[in-house]
Parts: sequence; C-alpha cells; structure tokens
Amino acid sequence: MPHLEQLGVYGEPGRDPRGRVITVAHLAIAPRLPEPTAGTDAAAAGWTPVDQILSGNVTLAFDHLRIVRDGVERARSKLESSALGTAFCTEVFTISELQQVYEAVWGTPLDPRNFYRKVQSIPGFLLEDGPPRRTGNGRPAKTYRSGPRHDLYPPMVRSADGPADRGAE
Amino acid sequence: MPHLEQLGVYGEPGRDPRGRVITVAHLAIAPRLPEPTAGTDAAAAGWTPVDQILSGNVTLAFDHLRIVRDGVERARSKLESSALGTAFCTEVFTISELQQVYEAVWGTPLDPRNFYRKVQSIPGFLLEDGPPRRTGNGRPAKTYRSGPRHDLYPPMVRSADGPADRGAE
DNA sequence: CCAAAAGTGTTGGGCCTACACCCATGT
DNA sequence: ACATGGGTGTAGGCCCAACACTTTTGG
Repeated sequence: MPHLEQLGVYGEPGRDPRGRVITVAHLAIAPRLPEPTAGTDAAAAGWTPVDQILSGNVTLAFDHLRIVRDGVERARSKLESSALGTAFCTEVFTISELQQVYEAVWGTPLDPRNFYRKVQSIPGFLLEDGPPRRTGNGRPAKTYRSGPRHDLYPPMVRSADGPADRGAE
Repeated sequence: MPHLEQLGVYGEPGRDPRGRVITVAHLAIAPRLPEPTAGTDAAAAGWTPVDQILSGNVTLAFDHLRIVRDGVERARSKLESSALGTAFCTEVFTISELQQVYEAVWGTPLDPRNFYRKVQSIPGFLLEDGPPRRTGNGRPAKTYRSGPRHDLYPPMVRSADGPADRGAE
C-alpha cells in the first residue's frame, strides 16, 4: 500500500540564485524501493538516510533542507493517522516488528506493552493471522496482517508512550 | 495578524476541459477585507459566504468546490492551533465575543463555561486588559486583548464542548 | 533454572463534559 | 424581583503512562 501525496509548493523568489524556480514537492512513502539509476533519473541519484541530512552530515542545495524537514514531519504524522506503517513489515508480522517501524520513523523508543494494546485497540487496523506462533527468542508472538482500515481512529500518538513532551513555552 | 498560506496544488488532467491547467490555491485568513473590485481583480469579483457554496446554493466551476472545501477545513483546523480567531474581534474583546468567532467558523455551539476556562488555560493566548468592565446585558465581562502566543498549546479542539463525536466506524 | 520476549492487570493522574451554583448588572 | 450573561466549583468518565506481574519459549 504505497502512498504519494503533494507535499507543497516552494516558490520563494531567490531560493535558487540562478533565477525564479518553482518546486512542487511530493512525498512518497513506500517500502523496499529500488536503487535509483543515475543517467535515467538524473545526472546523479541515490538514497540518503534522513538523519544524515537532518544532522547536517550531508548538505543540500538551496532550500532543500527545509523541504526535507517538511517531508519528514509529514511522514511522521502520517504514521499517526494511517496504517502505512504496516507496509514496512513483511506481509505477516508481529506487533513488535511493527513497533520497530514506528520507533525508526519517530526516532523514539516506545513501551512495548502499551504499544501492544494501542494497536490492538484500533478496530480494523490489524487482523490476526492463523496459528499464534513464531519468533526468535522468548515467547512466540501472535502474528498479524494489515487490516482493512487505512485511516486510524483513534490515531497513534507520538507521545503515546514515554512522557509526553508538551511544547508549551 | 492576517494569515496567508499555501493550500495546495490542483493539477489533475481534465479538471478544466479547455486544457491542462495547474492551480496553486492559497488560503488567506483576515478580518474586515474590502470588497474586491471587478475589472482590476478579475472580470467579476465579490464575496460569497461559504455556506452558500457548501450547501450547493451557489455553484462553482470545475473542481472549485473541492478547493473551497479543502480551504474551509484548513481554516477550521487553523483555529484549533493558532490564535488567529482573535483577529476577528475588535482589539479589546470579551471571551464570549471570541466564542462567537469560533462558533461561526466551526458551525457548532460551544458551552460558554468550558470555553471560558479553555481559552484562559492556554498560556500567552489572552492578555487581561485594564479594568474588568463593559458589556450589553448581564454582568460585565473582563476584557482581553490578543497575547504574544500565536501557536496554541494545548490546542483548542472542536470536540472540546458538546459531546465528542468519534469518527470510528 | 535463568534470560528474554510476549502478553495481562492495575493504578494514579490529567483532561474534559456536563451541570450546579454564585456574581453583577439592566429593567 | 427577575432575567441575562459572566464566572467558579466539582463530579464522573475516559484515556493513558508507568510498572508489577504472569506466560511461554530458548539455552
């Protein structure tokens, strides 16, 4: 269940010193994408982990950092209200595998027990899959596959586990 | 404190039968706007109340209804997280005047007592203004002016008063 | 038996809706 | 006095973070 949406339009005069350029940025969320090919897609092309960009280890041209920041924020909040996260698991998965996806995208550790209940409490989000068994170490986990519901209610919330950090001044 | 933001880009092929047209829609939120002048702004120009449009009493060309719907929804949620509503009051206002703004935009009645506390509980949202006095009928209300805080936390929520209506299936 | 992961129960606090109630004014 | 709106107190409910605890596996 890949996803493509309009992220926004960036048209400030002067964002590109060579002249007036309008960028319509799109956000794609999809698992296991192929390596882009330089020469067909662009002169040079490749994937870069976002933390490389956000931490400043990799520098972007013009206002591209801002665009990336907007995109990452949008992707993070997309996980809250949609079932997109399941696409990054194998077709049948355990709840802790799904949790790893959320932790990776949000960059926060989550309490497994509360996460466990949270996802189960959203009707239509997850479907139990056959015999409850499987795993590496410790007790076998029930297995699930993605359910019919694509828009989550109640939404997952980033502050769901770990102390809420209020943005108050 | 007027507000202008990028609403979105509408570029579906076929949205205008005369050819490929890309619209970059913007949302402006501002009080007491002047009447637009036909001939300078466009061949014909004027204001139309949104309920006229949303109720179908006024028909729009192409996909313009969808754009309006998107814009109204954005404006509504903007009130939740920003102090923009105060701009539609006079510089000094009472809390119930502010409430009327929220009720008009959201199209919902709100409980005055809970609204009263809610707005007061948001730090930096409202500033008390001089002697607590003034009003038409009944007890005089304290007066306020807009505070320094533009992004509200905690946000106002549409379900804040009146029973929450959960969107669960 | 011990470690480790899965899953369950429970408690305490915060926030919110609803509503009873008091306050200050106009008529 | 009484109607009208302003403003305060509070009870019950829901949700959630935190954490104790049980279950089921591998070593």
